[in-house]
Amino acid sequence: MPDLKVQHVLTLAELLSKGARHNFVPVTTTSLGKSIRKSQQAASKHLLELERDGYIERIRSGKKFSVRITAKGHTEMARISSILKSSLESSPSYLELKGNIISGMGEGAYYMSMKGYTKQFKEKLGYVPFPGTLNVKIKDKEFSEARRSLDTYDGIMINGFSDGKRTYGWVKCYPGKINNSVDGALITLERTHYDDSIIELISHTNIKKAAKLSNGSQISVKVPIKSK
Amino acid sequence: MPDLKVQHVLTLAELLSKGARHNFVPVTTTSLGKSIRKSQQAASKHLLELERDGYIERIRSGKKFSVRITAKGHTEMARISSILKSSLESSPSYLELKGNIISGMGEGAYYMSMKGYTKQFKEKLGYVPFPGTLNVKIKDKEFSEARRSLDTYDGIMINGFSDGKRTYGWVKCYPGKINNSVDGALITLERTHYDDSIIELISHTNIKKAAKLSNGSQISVKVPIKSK
DNA sequence: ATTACTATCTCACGAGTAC
DNA sequence: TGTACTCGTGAGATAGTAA
Repeated sequence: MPDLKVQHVLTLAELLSKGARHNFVPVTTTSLGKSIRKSQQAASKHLLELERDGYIERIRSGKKFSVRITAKGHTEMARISSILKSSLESSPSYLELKGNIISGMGEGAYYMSMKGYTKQFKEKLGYVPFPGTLNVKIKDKEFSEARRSLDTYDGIMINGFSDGKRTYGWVKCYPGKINNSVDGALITLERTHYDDSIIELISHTNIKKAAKLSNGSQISVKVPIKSK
Repeated sequence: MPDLKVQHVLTLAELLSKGARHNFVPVTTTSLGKSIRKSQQAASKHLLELERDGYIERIRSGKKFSVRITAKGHTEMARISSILKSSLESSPSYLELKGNIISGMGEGAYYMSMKGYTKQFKEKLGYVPFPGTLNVKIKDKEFSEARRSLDTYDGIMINGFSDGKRTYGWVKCYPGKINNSVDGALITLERTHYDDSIIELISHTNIKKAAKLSNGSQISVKVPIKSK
């Protein structure tokens, strides 16, 4: 039994939307050709083959044909439609980044504990992060590319501030799951001393201890994406 | 801007279901080829062209590639999926038959008024039909074909009975709308003196009067179908 | 093991046309 | 008007193979 050819799918869809599921509908090869943006000849051949393979039935009245879609044709269309639909729906709505823990600069603890930040963290994230950030080195290109595309997604914005002496840049937080277990957030900084190959993670707990990690350990973060 | 080629749709669907919407996923042309039931070379070409036309992005790491679907690719897939979906959903769920009124045999009135029938009509249809049936001559092949396919659908069964002298056959009713206005039913008889080119209609009212029809008038019946 | 080139083949499409 | 031949062209697919 020959499979429904891909190029016939749109033709069948066109017939379907003309109501050819239960009733015979009059269709000329010329009009059908126009609908599927192909020639009259192509439409004719499509109908011929669809009929041969049992996806449609035709009845001639004079020179014209009326076409009806068979149960087989309908089933096949439903199958393909559901394949597409499920492939669209099954796409996970998170961005995953993987890398290895590196020791941080030690500065993280100092900055993250500043009142100008902690107040906002509490307000917008719901918790004050454990002092210090976990620094992760991204090795694979695909993940640093993913890191870059994060910028196009909305995160939680922690505004910069000034303490009179100097100003501190904003911090953008992308809440996510670390190693599939610990809740935390990936943060990007307005003023970072790192390049794109290093990401920083925060959490309300000590991630290293909570997930039993040490320097060099592989780590994964999954950041949920609002699928648009 | 080149359109997404039909033969690339399933390839894109495959990538999508591998989770390539947001993340780069490692894909070899061999495995992809198997998934889409094409050769390794075909898969390679698909990726090449999908990349060229901006539907996917690829990142090389060593000999392997990781693939991600672009927003454009996702949009395009959603478009096609919705075309298919809507064509499947928009199919009307009725069977339409058209023909012209012919004068009946006059017998209809007699049979339809028999208690063995009327009792069941009242019970199963909710009303006792106006005495006599309206006979409609089907001219076009497509409608007599439709009439034939009615047999495969479930109708309301009015059982046959015996009055001691003789037996009367069953009547199968397919409730429907006559000329888009009058509720009635198309009936098929176990013992009919007509061939498939004549259908009989009943209603709780006098259809001819209600729809202002006379012999020869064109008439249409729409019988709702349980879409399976 | 990979990807993707070059050949070759098949088949989808459209032009022309018969009926 | 209609459908559907034949035929030429060129995509799309595969085999073989290079890298």
